[in-house]
Amino acid sequence: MDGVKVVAIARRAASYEERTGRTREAILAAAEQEFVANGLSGATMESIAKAAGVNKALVYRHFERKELLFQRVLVMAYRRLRDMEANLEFSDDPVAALEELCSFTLHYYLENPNFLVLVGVENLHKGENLRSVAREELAISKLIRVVTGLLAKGERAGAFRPGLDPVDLWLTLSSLCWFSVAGAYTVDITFGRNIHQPAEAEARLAVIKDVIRRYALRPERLPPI
Amino acid sequence: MDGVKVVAIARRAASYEERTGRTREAILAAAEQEFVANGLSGATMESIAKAAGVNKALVYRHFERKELLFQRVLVMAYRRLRDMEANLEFSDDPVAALEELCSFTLHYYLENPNFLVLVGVENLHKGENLRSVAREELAISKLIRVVTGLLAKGERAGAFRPGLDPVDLWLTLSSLCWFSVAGAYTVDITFGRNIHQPAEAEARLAVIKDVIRRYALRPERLPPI
Amino acid sequence: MDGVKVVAIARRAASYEERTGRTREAILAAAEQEFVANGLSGATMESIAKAAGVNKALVYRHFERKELLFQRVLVMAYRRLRDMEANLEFSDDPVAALEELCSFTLHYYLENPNFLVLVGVENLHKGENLRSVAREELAISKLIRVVTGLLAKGERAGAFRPGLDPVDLWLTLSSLCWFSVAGAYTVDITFGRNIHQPAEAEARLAVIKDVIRRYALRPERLPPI
Amino acid sequence: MDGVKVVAIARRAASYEERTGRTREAILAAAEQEFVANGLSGATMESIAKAAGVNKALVYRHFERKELLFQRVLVMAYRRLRDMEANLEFSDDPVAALEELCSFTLHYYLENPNFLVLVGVENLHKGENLRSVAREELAISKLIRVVTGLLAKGERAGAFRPGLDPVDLWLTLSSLCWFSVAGAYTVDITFGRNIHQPAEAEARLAVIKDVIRRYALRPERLPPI
DNA sequence: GATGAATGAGGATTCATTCAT
DNA sequence: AATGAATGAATCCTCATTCAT
Repeated sequence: MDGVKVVAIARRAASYEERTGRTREAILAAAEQEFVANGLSGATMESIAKAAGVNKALVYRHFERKELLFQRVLVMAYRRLRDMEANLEFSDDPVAALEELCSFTLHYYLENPNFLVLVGVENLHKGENLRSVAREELAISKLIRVVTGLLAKGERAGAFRPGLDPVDLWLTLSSLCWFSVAGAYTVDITFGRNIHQPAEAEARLAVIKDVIRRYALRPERLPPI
Repeated sequence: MDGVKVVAIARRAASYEERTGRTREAILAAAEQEFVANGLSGATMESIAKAAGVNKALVYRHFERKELLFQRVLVMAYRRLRDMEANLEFSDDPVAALEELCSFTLHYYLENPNFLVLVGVENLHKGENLRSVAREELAISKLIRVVTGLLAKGERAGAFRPGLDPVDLWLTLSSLCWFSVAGAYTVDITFGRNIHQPAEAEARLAVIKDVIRRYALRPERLPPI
Repeated sequence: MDGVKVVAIARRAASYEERTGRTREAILAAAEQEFVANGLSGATMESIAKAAGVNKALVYRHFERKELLFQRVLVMAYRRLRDMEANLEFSDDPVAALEELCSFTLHYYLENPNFLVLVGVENLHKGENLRSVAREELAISKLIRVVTGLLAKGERAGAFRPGLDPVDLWLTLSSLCWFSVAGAYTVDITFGRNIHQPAEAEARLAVIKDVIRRYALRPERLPPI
Repeated sequence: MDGVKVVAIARRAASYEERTGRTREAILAAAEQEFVANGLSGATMESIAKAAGVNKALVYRHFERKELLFQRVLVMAYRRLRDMEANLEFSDDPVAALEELCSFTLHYYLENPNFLVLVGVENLHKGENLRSVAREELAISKLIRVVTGLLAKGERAGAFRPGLDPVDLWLTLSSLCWFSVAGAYTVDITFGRNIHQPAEAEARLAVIKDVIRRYALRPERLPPI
């Protein structure tokens, strides 16, 4: 709706390839902002073009249709997160590491609502736009590898219950962080808890860590009561 | 997409008041379907009117603006769920009761995606439409009372950890069920888990129950390992 | 291209039906002019609306799509001609009557190029728009009846060759008039004959009459040489 | 509609001049197909370029504007036909020869609808594009010479009426063939006669020959009745 | 000569909303 | 209360044409 001129900087470049690449980036960046701010149908190609500092027709030349542009934006958002996850540096202690993953995830969602919004929009559209994307593009395997490693290490250390499924654990952890942020507005209105206030965020994170720890740890490792 | 004629039945009725009431209901019912199927901007006043079997202008007469119509639909959806929750009949055993609440919630979400979609849409719109609704209309207190009761009973019975916060517990439980359903499409695409298949739903429910139980129960009540 | 405000007069009428009818007429009249002046793709819904003195969206309300609007215009043009043909008053002498039909047809085409242009456009579009029109709407039978009557009368009078097929004759006559007008521009450029000059038109009409007479009459009725 | 890659063959050739010439031909050939298939406004420079296997900008380099390209295509089509006509080999018998001209013309139109379509389009545009073309480019004189020769021969042989005007005769003959093909679609729809079916084409040709013969021959040479 | 990138203007269609009856 | 007609502002997308390399 307001159309900040995002990346228009740095065009007028050298080779064709370079120029094309920069234009593409500018459009993608602008599109992400517009989609996040206004949703798939709310964002207009006009505003995206303007925000990217290019012509409307050029957006079409590069992305053919609005949905395909959305798809590219979505894929970008996925990759960005998956790449960060793959490069996280965890503590040696597996319990601490698990809590660090909780913390990272909640904070990432809080600071990058784009990801949540884009994925939320996509779910409202029943996954139509994501379905045609090659699985590898989403780099999901990187994430699985990280979680699997974490669980194995904790299990070997005798801290975690054996046989935990990494996908189950991830979905659990992710659900807790996800809803805290994606449902923030209705939760605030109905329960009076506003996670966008730092104190509230930390309180919620503490609960999430607690839930996850109690789920992953052998009971005898938990403090009584 | 094509506008099933929802409730058009049963207009042309008795007293003025009654007639008006029925028209209102018909519009609300039609609007809910359209909003859920196509989102806030996707649903059109035209299609809503057609589905309700009435004239477009009449929809305006009853609800003034599209957003207000959406708001009423949303409030309706909230109340419907809260009313059901308030009337749930739980087992005497508090642990079983807690699991029943998990089961009810997941299944309700699965069978009434309308609620999730509407609330999801509302969150994407940052709660703009819900904010002006009186808190009582959402009947949130009924839900809190139920959860509080459950926790108190479990604590008295020595099963639950003392001092559990009902809102924390509810947000945890709700997050797990919510994301399982609201994120169904992207989860299916990325992790290959499709919760719309019954077996998958039951498997996920088992994990959710487990997470909640381990969070609520005193550790010493948990089976070792 | 120039957008004369065609019929915008005389709206603001009494009953719904009357108002609707007038709007419809105004749009159809404007559309005909625009389609004739600019072709199917050349005419824009915007210019049509403006010429009709109404809003663009209203054109859609009444005719749904540009092609359907074109179809209605085309059908109107057909009916108008067929109705005139059905009401022609011919001389008693069948030979004179036949020549009168030639004369009427050529002059009608000359004075109503709209018909030619519309049908020409439709043929360039391979008849797509006309195909779905009910045969009766085109009132072709009226024309056939007229030609059949003419031939029968001439045959009974011993003037025309027996067994002439009315459709064959009509297609012949129509071809001659048609091409004279529809091909006017290229014929003028290539052969230097401009049928839009009255003298040229009469000269061409004389040839057409001659061709038709020689085709229809028994040879022995023709003047030697 | 989708742009078959027409002549892209045989570029990357010998001398500059030769290469240029071939590119030109490729573009012209592609343009003809596109114009015929989609009309002047329906054909796009993009699709033409793609069909020719070249870059859009190159089309502009060679033809400056869409209309000029259309003009060149049109001229090409004229010349092609005129050249064929100039080289026809007729029977010695002038009556047979005249019928052969009818047959050739109808079949040429049937098999080369391009010519009809292009000229039809041009007439809808009131000859704007053709007007600036030098008369000789259209080689019309060749055709006149052929028809004049035919008539002179028939007249000398005592078969044809004296004083027939070659242009009149040609316009008559051409009208009959023209309309049969150019009006094919609407004629099919309104009269149920589809000239694209071979039997129908032959029947129509017989009528055309009959019309022309009766117009050209001395009456006493016609069979009674 | 040949290419890919970029533009500005326009065009069909849709939609929330208001008006007249 | 209820209806059908009418509107103005968008919105997606296309296209002829020009520019830079």
